[in-house]
Amino acid sequence: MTAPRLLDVAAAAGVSRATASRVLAGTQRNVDPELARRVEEAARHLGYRTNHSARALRTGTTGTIGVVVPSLANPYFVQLADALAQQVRAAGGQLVVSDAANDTAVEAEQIETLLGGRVDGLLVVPVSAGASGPAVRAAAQRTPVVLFDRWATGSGTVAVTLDNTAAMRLLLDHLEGLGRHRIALVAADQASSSGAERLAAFTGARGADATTVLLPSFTTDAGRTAGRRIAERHAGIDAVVCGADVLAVGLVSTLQRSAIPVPGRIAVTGFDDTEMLELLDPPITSIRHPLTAMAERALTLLQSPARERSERVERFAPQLVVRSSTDANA
Amino acid sequence: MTAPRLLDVAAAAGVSRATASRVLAGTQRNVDPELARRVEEAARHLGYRTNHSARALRTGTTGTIGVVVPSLANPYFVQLADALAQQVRAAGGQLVVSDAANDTAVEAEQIETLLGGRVDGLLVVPVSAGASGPAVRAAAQRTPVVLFDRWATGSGTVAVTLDNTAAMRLLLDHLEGLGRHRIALVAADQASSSGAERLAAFTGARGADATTVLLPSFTTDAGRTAGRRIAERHAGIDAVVCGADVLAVGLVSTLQRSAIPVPGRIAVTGFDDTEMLELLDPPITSIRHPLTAMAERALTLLQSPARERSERVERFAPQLVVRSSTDANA
DNA sequence: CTGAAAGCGCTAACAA
DNA sequence: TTGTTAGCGCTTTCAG
Repeated sequence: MTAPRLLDVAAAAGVSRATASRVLAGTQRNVDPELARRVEEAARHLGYRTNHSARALRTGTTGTIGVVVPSLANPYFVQLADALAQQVRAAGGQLVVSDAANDTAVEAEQIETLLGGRVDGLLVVPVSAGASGPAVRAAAQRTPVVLFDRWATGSGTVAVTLDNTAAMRLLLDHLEGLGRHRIALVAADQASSSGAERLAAFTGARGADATTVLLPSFTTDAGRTAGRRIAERHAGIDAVVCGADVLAVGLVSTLQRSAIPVPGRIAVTGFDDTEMLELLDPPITSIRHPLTAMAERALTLLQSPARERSERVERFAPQLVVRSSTDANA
Repeated sequence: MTAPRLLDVAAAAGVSRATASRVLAGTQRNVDPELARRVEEAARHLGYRTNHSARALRTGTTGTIGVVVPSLANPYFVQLADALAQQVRAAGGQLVVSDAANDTAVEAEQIETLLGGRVDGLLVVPVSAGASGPAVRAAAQRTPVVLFDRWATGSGTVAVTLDNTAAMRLLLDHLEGLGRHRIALVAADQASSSGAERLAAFTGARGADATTVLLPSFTTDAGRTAGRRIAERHAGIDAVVCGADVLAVGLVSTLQRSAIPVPGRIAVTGFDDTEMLELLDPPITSIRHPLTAMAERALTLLQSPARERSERVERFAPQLVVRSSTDANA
C-alpha cells in the first residue's frame, strides 16, 4: 500500500536512482536505450508516480499556475478560467483556480495560500481596482504575478485587459446605427476597474447627464432591480447597455414581465459574451473578449523577466457579437 | 527577492529552527510565550510563508483535496465543485478542481496527475459508469477516493449520489397531480450512471413504451434538438421531464419558438436545480440535490479508514422545487 | 521547554 | 554513459 519510490524503481531495473531519475524526469538524453527501457518497464510495473512535493522541493518549480477570480458564480469568470486552463495545459502545466467570493479579504487570503512555493506564477482578476492593490503587490515580490481582465492601482505589475472604451464605442455605434438614441447604461461594481471603465466610457461618449443605473454587483438580481427601475422611471429609453451579461439577463427577464418588448421597445446589450446568451429569448447582443489571445499574452508575461512586468495596462480589442436583442426591425 | 526560509525566521528571532517550526506549524503547545511572540513577529516582519512542498514532503500530507468533474461547461458541476470547496475550506483545506472534458481518457489523465502526493484524497464524478471504473480503481489503491454524484462499476470504492429513482417519482407524481399524463422523457448520456438511472426510473414508472428522446450529452444544444423533435413528432405530449437542467433550458427555448406555450400546452421539468433556472421565462421546476450534506458525507468518507469505503452506492434524498414551468392553470 | 540532527523523495553536480 | 553524494526546506524524534 505504501507508494513506490524512485529507489524501488531503480532497484527493480537494476540501475541507480540517478539513472532512473534521468529517464523518468526526461531530463537527459544520454541514457542507454536498454536501461531506459528497463526503467520505464519497472516504473509501469510498480505503478510508480513521481512524488510531486519532492520534485518541487528539489527543482524549485511546480508546473502549476494559480488564478484567483472574483467569483465563479459569474459564468464569465468560469469561461475565463477555462480559457486559461486550456492554455496552461497545452504548455504541459496545471491551473488551480481560487474563488475570492467578491471580497478583497478573501482574495488576499487566497493569494497568500497560493504563495509559499505552491505555484510558479499567479494570475489575479482583482476584485477591486483600489483595495486589491496591496495584496497583489506583496505577492508580486515573491512570485511572478500578472493581472488579468482587470487592473488594480499600486499592484506593481502588468495587467492584460480588454479595451473597455473601444467596447463601449462598438456598442453605442451599433445602437445609434439602429436609430436608438435614448440610451441608458446599467452599470455595476464601480470598485472594479472594468465596472469603472465601462461607466466612464459611457458618460464620456454620451455626456455626464446621460441616464445611468448604478448597482452594487455583477449579478442577475441586480439586473432585475435595474429592469424594475427602468420600467418605472425611464419611460423614454429605447436602448439599454448593460455592463455585464448577468445584468442583461436579469434586465431582459424583468422588462418582458413588465410587458416591455425587447428589442421592440427597448434594445438591450450585454457585456462578456457568456454562452448562456444564445439560449435566451431573445438572444442578447454582447461584447466578446479575445480570451485566448489574452490568456496567451498573460502566460508569456508570467514567464518573462520581471522587468517586463512593470505596472501598466495592456488592452486588447473587443469584438461586437450582434444578436436579436438589438434587431433592427423595431 | 529569494524567499525567506524557516532558518531566517529562527535566526531573526534568536531561536532554533525546531522552535520556530513548533510555533509556525502550530504543532506543539509547549513553547515559551515570549519566544513564540518573537518568532511570530520575525515571521511577519520577513514576510515568511511556509514552503508547501517541503512541509508536504516531510509530513506526507498536503491539506489538499482534488475533484475531477466531467465538465465545467455544465453549470451544475460548477455548483457541485463550489459546494465541495466550501466544505473543504471550512475544514482548513484546499480544493483543486479538474475538468475531464467529458472524456474518459482525459479523466484518467487528470486522475493520474493528481496522484503522486499532490492530494490527500480524491473525489471523482465519473464520466462513464463503465469506462471510468479502471482508472478510479487504480487511483483508489494509491490514495483515498470517493465517487461523487455518480458511480462507476468496478471502481472499488464508495459513491455518494442522489437517489435518482426517488427524484423521478417526485417529478412524475407532481406532473400527474396536475393532470398531466402524456409525459415524455428527454434523457442524455446513458453512459453516465445518472443518465442511465434517470432513464431506468422513468421507464420503470411509466412503462417501457413511454415516449423517450435520447440524446448523447447533457448540453443545451441537445435540449434544442429534443425540442425540435417533440414539436415535430410528439403532438400528444403534455409534459416533458428532462434529465438535466441544461436540456430543459434548450428545450423550453425551442418549444417557445415553435409557438408551443410552456406550461400552457407542455409542462417542463429540469434536473439539478442550477441557479440559471430562476432567470428563465418561465422559471423551470427542478430537482435539488442536497449538495451540502452530500459533500459533508463524501469528505467524511475520504478521511475514514479504507474499509469504510468498500464499493457501494449511498443515495441521498432529492427535493422537488416547483416553479412556473409546471403551473397548474393550464 | 529547547536544540541538534536525521531524513521525507527527488534531482543535479561532480567523479568515475 | 552511469553512479555517488549532497541538499532543497521542513518537521520530528531524541537528548538535554
